[in-house]
Amino acid sequence: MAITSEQIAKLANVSRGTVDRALHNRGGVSPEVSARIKKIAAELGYTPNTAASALARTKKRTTVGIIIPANQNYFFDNMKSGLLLAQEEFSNYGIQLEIFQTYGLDEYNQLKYIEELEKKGMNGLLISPVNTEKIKNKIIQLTENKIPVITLNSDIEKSKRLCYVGHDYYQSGKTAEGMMALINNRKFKLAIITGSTKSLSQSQRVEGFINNAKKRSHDFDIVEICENNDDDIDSYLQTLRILKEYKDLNALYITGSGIYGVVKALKELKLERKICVITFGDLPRTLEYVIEDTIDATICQNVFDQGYVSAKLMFNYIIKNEYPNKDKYYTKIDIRIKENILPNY
Amino acid sequence: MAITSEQIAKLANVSRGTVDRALHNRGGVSPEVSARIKKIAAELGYTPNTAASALARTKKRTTVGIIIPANQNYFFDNMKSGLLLAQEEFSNYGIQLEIFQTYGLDEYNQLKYIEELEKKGMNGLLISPVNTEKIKNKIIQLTENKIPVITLNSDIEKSKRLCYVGHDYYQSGKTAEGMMALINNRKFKLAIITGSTKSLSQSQRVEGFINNAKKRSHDFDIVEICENNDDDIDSYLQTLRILKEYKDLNALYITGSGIYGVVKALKELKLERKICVITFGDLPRTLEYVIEDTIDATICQNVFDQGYVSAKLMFNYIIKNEYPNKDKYYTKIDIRIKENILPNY
DNA sequence: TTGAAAGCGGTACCAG
DNA sequence: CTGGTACCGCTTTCAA
Repeated sequence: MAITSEQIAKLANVSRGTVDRALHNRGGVSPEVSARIKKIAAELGYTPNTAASALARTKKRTTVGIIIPANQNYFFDNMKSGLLLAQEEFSNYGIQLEIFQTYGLDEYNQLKYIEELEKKGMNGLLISPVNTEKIKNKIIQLTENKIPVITLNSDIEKSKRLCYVGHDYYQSGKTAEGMMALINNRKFKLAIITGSTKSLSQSQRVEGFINNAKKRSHDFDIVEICENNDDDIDSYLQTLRILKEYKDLNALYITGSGIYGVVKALKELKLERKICVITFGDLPRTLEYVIEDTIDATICQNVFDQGYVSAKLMFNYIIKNEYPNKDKYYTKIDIRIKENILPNY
Repeated sequence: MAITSEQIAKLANVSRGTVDRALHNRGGVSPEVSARIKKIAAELGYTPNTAASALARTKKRTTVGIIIPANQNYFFDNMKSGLLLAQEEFSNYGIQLEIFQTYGLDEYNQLKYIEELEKKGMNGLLISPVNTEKIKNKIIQLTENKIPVITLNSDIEKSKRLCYVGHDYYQSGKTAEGMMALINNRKFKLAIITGSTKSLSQSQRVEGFINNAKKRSHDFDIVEICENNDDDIDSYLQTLRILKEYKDLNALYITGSGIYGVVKALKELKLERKICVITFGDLPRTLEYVIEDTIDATICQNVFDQGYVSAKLMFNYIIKNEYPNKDKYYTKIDIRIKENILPNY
């Protein structure tokens, strides 16, 4: 039988109420009594019964704010599903999610929503932050006000957030290079098409790719790194130009959006089977291109897990005061080729 | 506020006890009253508070039996970790796991352990069954005695088990072929090394591989399908023989164990960089060979998830009477190459 | 600063 | 077959 607060109370010659107040630092307990209680609890290895505490606090509701982008609907819908699944598993704890979505990375609205949530008295925040000074300071301030923050999918260093849950962009860039090397027998002439060199995540994917190729001494030649602004038309035109200019190109590496544009250009020049194409993400259209053999492999970041894991970490922190045991939680890097694209598990 | 059994009791003019008995089919309720209660509950969309029921049943302990192989320690340790994590998440429900491990697929001991568990009064069974008539009948019998059975990692068709949680061996064979085709530009001459053609899972991997190559019209030539009995020495000798016999071989496909033997033979002939090798599993040694470039890719089956998912399904069934909503739960098929082998998340 | 006690929602036993 | 009731372990309010 597990230890109960009742048992601790008896051993410490106090009431259950006092035990509860002491162990949760709710205040109003004399330091000596508190210390005595904590000591006994530690010795016995006391872990509170979560079912009982959930039940006792049913009237209370705790709100967790969520601020994520809304573009690339499918992507963030997936993340939301993960968040909602975690919420469901914790349904008896009366946790309410307040989800706000901004179009693109929008500092102004992120700040606005954070303040709105603060007024509502949120108990924790999950955010995919824009990496700016203002947001960073806001997160620091929340943390100092005892409101835990977890960054999700994008991070801000030194913002004092509880932890980060997301992708390792650098490593996924390396993985893309590893795949390309396997496919092209360690020798390729390629163009890199990135959304914007200013996007940290995308530039990490480029950097990881290049460093891996160098480190492994692959025989590679990057003819160009071009920006498509994550736009399909831009992407289409640039790809067309590149493909015409470099006749012996044998690979394309796409780090962001604009995949449709790339594919359209490839098909127009009837090169879709000749050029090795590696992309990121598992948007339905991307997967279609993998299935029809236009894209050779796409590297995925388990966005669903990101939502699920981050929400669980937040809930456990708020409810059980359980600290995350890592600073960064990286979700797995999945390689999807034609054969292992499956209906979701 | 969520619906409570109290509210239903009032609406149905009965006591909470009767509501509980009716909704859980515990018997001792007249059909009319039971129907009335169920109707009201359904209309209100009643879902019992799991925290409360966990709390109420703290005294009761429910035992779930687990019977899995013990060979390839690392593999099943991983599965056990998943099982234990699920147990921890349900720790307040007083669930006890009774784990038995058999060496190899051992019908005699599986039966013995099942019977032992029955005597102890287990409430559910998770098993990686040997596919024999006796075990099949035993599972049917358990199910008929209201003891739910979930098959884990290996399945028996028509055994009336609640569901199967595991790997899609056929599809993972296809995935292996897909990778090999990418690496060898859709043209390869290979030998297949399998543990035993009698092992269902391994023969499915072979079948999936071959069918995929045919379907996609790859230019392939299988010089031999040989059995190594999952034994390293056997594996070593056979690989050596094959490599000497077929000088223009460019690929090896290993569906089971004996990977060390294959690698030893390859290294001895200094062919480790020249021949494309695809294996299964993420045993530490296998991953080492991937990292050192001897194995090009290894296909993994997320054994941890198998343990976690199956245990959760079992617990939810026993506690909340929640039926699995699929007959087969396939875990993801992961492709691991040098770059996306990461310390576990 | 502390104790006592009333719940939270469901379960199970006993009495009728 | 049904109602009443005493828990399960923790939280919170009220009173001292």
